[in-house]
Amino acid sequence: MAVAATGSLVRNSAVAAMASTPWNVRLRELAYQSLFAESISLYRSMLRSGSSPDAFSFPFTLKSCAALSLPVSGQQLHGNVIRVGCEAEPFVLTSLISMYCKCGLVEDARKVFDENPQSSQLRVCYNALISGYTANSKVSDAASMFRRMKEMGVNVDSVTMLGFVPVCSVPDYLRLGKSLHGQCVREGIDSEFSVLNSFITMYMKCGSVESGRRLFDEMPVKGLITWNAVISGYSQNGLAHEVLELYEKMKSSGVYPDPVTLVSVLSSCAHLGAQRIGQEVEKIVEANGFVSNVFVSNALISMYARCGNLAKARGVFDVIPVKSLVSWTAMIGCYGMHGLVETGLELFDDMIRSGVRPDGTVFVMVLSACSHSGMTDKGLELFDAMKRVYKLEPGPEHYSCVVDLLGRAGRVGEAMEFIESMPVEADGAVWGALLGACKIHRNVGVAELAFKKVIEFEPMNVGYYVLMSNIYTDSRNQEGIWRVRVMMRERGFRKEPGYSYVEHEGRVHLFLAGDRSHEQTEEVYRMLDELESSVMEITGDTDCDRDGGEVLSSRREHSERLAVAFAVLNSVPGTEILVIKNLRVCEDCHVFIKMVSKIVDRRFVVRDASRFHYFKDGVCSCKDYW
DNA sequence: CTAGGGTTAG
Repeated sequence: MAVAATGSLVRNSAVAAMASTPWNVRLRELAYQSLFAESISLYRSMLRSGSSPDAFSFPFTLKSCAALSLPVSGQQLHGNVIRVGCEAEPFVLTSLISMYCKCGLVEDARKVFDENPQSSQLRVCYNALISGYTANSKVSDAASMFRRMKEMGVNVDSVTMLGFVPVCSVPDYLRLGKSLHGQCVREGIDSEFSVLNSFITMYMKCGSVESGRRLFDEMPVKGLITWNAVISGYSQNGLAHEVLELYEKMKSSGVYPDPVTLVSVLSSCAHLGAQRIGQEVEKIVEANGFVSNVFVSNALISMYARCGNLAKARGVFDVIPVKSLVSWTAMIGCYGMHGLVETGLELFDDMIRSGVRPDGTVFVMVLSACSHSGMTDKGLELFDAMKRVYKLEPGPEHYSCVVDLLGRAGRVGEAMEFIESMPVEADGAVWGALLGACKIHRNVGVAELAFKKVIEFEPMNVGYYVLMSNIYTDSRNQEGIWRVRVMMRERGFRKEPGYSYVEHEGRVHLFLAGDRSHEQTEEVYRMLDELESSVMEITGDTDCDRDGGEVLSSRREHSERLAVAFAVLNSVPGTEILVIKNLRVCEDCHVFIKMVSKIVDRRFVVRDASRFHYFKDGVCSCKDYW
């Protein structure tokens, strides 16, 4: 074949001529504009009109099949490629390999590579196959191709790196990633912007935030994508404050944010409860026409939901023209988070009716909403439907939801039977859910078993030690408390203070236990004094001094209490008082908040790690352990 | 062949 002999499309005048035929010009245009479905139907009309495709028609059409993940159309095209006899053309070869990879058929891609002897000489073919292995998380295959291309004397370039580096984005392969980084520095391909950006992402995804940051700091010129890599890396690692800080730095260094930046910033606002900052981001979104970006909309939903503004979250959701599965998930989760399970379940039905196939994540939202609202049987029914109707394989996160579902309902025995009957081995979350149930239902015996198991899986998770210690406290088991304390000391836990946040006038105010650094410290402590003496007055004549032992201790330095005092101090009359607290579970502060809500004549809202608790007159609207 | 993105219980 004349085309194959030259080995390059551009240098071959015959192929160059192909590029300018009307069909091919149009095919290329459509592919560039991401109009993939249109490009495939154009290819079909071309065949119908009697024109035959050539080495220039295939790559663009194959690219469309890859983008839409249409393996059947791709295979048909492969057949046509063979009929026309241009399978040796590099451009066609790489498009075929890439198409099969993007459809998840890596073995077929490999066959194309192996059946064409010239591929082992062509860098682009190695690049296509390596990035395909990476995308399908076939680490060892990607690595062996990488080795093979070096053995064959084919030079590695930056595109090879871009295809290979992301395979190391899991902690297990960080070592490999580091050696690649070293290799790039030695071979001088590290000067390439894109390669460095991909290394930043790799470090961040492995949780090696410091390494990613160091690389970022060392880069003399930082582009938009460089900033985004480090900002989204911080966001994915839960460093929300740092995200906001970097976002400010980015703007002041003259780089303007794009939708990718704003998505991470919004997500961080959601975690911090920073509604005002989130609203400013929304203004930027509107001013720049990013509203049509579904990633941005989904992040906005989650931001408003987690800031307590359900109406706005729903407003954003309603105007998304084509809702993605993630949009539905975020909105359903939002109702669950606010205790409106029925609305959430209705929305779930709407989603099914609109033809969106549920995934494991939506089921996590729905199941956890059911368990928090005491809809045990509904939850179990949904778990069953998940397997039987939707053919989804439950993961450990679903099993732990079911244990939570049964456990919260007081069906601790059934929960244990369920764990024994699980087809997969229980993990930390499963035992943790059982431990949580024991806390609610004061089951010390099962708690000790669950605790023993849970710390095998997660020995460094302080939360479980605190939980076990609280269970012993409830049963007045002084020896148990002491035992847990010794374990904590042996494992070297420092008494890390939990912190609470309150957003006020566009600023997030962070409080640590015993904190005196806040500019309103004096007023906050004065308010705390006032609240506490009012609380003490009512504790005498209420039912809170019963078996639950709901008596306030004098550990008044806790972050929740400081945050509550600050929120009451600065709250605007007529509005809800919102306090966001962090993970740390403190019984004493629960009691305090309950009591304060009796004094304050407004709705008092507390957001813990994942949901909202609405208090009025000392009663919480949800059926949770509050 | 090609660097950065949304949802997720305890």
